[in-house]
Amino acid sequence: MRIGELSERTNTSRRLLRYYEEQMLIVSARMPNGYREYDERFVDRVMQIRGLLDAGLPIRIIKQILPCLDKPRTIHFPDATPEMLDTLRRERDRMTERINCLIRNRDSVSDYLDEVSKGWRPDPDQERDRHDELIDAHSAN
DNA sequence: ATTCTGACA
DNA sequence: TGTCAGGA
Repeated sequence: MRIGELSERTNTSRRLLRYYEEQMLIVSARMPNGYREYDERFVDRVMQIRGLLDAGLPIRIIKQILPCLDKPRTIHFPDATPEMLDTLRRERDRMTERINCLIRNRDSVSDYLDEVSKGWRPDPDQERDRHDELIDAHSAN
């Protein structure tokens, strides 16, 4: 597929796809006319990258650990150097910190919302439950 | 029509 | 990251 299709299927702008390639997060074959050509497996590949980027990992780290997290993660993990394991542990802890920070702020916002909705009787405010459904609505990785 | 590279906001 | 230019 060409960049346009990959872009739609991964919900990622062409600009970003070219940028990821420039940063060597992905590669592409070239058609005789110079157009980039990607095979099916890059769909998951890109989504995986998006997920890590969303998790707050910088491209330079992703570039380094991507081959370690790539899908067909069967039983062979010879690509994990001790330095990389250290990086992974460090990043995981960072994620945990960010998660806790998000939880605090979400609860703060939630508390505020609960307060303002108190003196708000004539209102069909049964929307506090819609929250739980949102929780697992994120399947990036 | 679609993509490419480079450059600038 | 978006967008514009100037080509193929």
